[in-house]
Amino acid sequence: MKRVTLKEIGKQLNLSPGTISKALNDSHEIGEETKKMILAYTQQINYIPNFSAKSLKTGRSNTLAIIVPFISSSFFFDFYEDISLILAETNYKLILLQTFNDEKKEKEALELCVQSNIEGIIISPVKNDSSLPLLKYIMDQICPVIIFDRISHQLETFKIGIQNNRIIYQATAEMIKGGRENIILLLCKDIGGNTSRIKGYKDALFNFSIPFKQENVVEISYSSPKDDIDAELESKIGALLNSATPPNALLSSTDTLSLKVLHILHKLEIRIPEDMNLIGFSNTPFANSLNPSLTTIAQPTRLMAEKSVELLLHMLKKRNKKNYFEFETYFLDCRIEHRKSTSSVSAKNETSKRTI
Amino acid sequence: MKRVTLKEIGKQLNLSPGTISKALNDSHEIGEETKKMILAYTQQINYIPNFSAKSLKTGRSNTLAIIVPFISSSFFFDFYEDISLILAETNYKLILLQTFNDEKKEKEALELCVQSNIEGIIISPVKNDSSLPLLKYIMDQICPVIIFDRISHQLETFKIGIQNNRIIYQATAEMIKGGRENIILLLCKDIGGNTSRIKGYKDALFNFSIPFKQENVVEISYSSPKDDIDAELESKIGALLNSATPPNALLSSTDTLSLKVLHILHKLEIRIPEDMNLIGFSNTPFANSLNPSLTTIAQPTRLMAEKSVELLLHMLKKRNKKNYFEFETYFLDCRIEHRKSTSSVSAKNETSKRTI
DNA sequence: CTGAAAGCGCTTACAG
DNA sequence: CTGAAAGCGCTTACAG
Repeated sequence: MKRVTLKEIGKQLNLSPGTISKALNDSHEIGEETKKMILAYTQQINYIPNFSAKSLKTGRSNTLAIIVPFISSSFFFDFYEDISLILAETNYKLILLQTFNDEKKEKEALELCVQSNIEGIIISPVKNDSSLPLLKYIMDQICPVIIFDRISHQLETFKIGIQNNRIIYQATAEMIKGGRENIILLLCKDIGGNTSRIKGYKDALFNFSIPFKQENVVEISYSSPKDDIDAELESKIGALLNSATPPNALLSSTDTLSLKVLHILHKLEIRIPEDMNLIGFSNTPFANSLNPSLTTIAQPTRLMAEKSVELLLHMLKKRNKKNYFEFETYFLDCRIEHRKSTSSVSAKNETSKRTI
Repeated sequence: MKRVTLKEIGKQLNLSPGTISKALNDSHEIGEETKKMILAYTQQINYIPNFSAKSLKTGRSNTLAIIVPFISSSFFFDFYEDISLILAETNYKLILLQTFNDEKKEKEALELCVQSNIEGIIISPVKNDSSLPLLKYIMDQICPVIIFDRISHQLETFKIGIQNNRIIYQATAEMIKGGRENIILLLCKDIGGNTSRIKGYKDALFNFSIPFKQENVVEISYSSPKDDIDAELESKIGALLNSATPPNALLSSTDTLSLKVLHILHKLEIRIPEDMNLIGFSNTPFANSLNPSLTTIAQPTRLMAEKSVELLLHMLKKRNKKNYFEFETYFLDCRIEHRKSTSSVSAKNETSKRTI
């Protein structure tokens, strides 16, 4: 017994395959009676169409792709979930692809999209210029592309992200106002947004007349949250803590680093928030359950997802007049959610610090 | 400019499309010289084949599917990641589908697999008998199916899971030995493994001559970790805590519930582990960073993933002699990872308890 | 309102 | 070693 095809259904019902096809696609060419009859039969035998044939014929797949560095990062995960939920309301299916911050994997992922007749792509690219020719080709020939989060990528299209410098400025300034002037900025190496983040950090220091110390910017290189960077992180943080002027605050730019640093500070018996104030980046869903609960910079993930889908669907609707778009970059606002890792217990320290 | 096809490449190189196809598939029929020349040309123009055409012709897709209730649960997430990593070493691609514990969505997911010429399915089904006829049809006509985690499903195939009753017995017994006899068992409602879990719980109580109290088995109904069950959970746990004999231990059967209950116990100002010992189920990766660090029942996720892929590939190799398999169910061992939520601070309580 | 026929872009048995 | 041709299962312009 083989899978049933339109041809066989036609034979059973004494109709042509074309008629069955039209009926199943609810074509106005087919009579209501015939439609009902055909539908009843196909449901009874649980007819399941062959996507490859349909896709080959129509050149469409009804599928969008989301490409992220790694899904195990909570920001990308939340974003993916939001996109899934939004698309569940539409006819589009969604496939998830990971690049692991590897340009080669990114290229493979994009080629897979082309091979599979994907109709739209939402991507957070590996680097500012990664896969640029391929992305241009895809935009030109295949389907629209939206860039999110790592919006310093050079492709000309709609982009959705946040103003890293602004929110990092705000977080840094808050810590300074709380009496914490010796602040570690913890970054994942080689990420597009870092320049902007460092700028926000430096600007805040400058505005409060605090000298910038290069060694306080700690960059850790990893391509997946599962990478074993614990030892490197511990030694770098440890060295700073053992210096003549140990830092008393830390601003972590990714969830992965926040969790690891939390664990390491516990190990080193650094008290939080007393010895060290801590702010994490993006919204760890369990920030409340951490030890101590973690103050975070919450990204507007849901809004970003909504805007991404909206723009992608917008481009899909006008897919025939590609060159008429005025591409824009959207910056969405973050906000700081205060929890115990930056508790105002530090008020005491504030005065003491100021006298030093 | 359209996407380039084998036909056009053939025209460019004065060869037939068939020859190009054979060369790209490294057929022995084609001369080495010709192969090299063709490969050089297709790489230069970055030829990307059309999967739909290939899949339609061959009936294959080189793609496996993993179907889980929801990916936002850390056990399913870890399992998915492990499967991804293992398959990255093979030629198979992987698609992820979620059912949200909804039989209708499960049916849709399975139908999508059939439509897409998926070559193998690894599924944790919604219920013991969900999609049974469709799954049987798929096993019979389409591709092999492996069941994991929720292995009480009725489909006859290879299954990989854990012995819920045994590990719950062990965790319950440990708590009792630590002087905690009034133990809440927290379950996600309508999950196949619950019967087995409750059995392990009851057996442990029985062996230590502790009467079973039905009200201590708390079942919460949710279909996604994002469902808002906080109020229900808080009221149920709160009621037990306000009773004449408040529980002093809690065994949570899912990560989702562990995190929520941790948050709720903080709110209710219950001290952990002093007032309440806590054991979570499956391996929350950040168990160490929680407040307090959480003792967990760690599932052998990686092993389960490896065994699942191994069995699936085994069935794929012998796909022509379907009926010769001797299906087995594999039970992998869990272990308890002790952290502070069950700290031996309770030793004091132990004696006091025993005198009551 | 229904059908016959062409064709989407591949692969592959077959012929030479 | 290379090519001609059929065909996978759909959809759709066209004819009637």
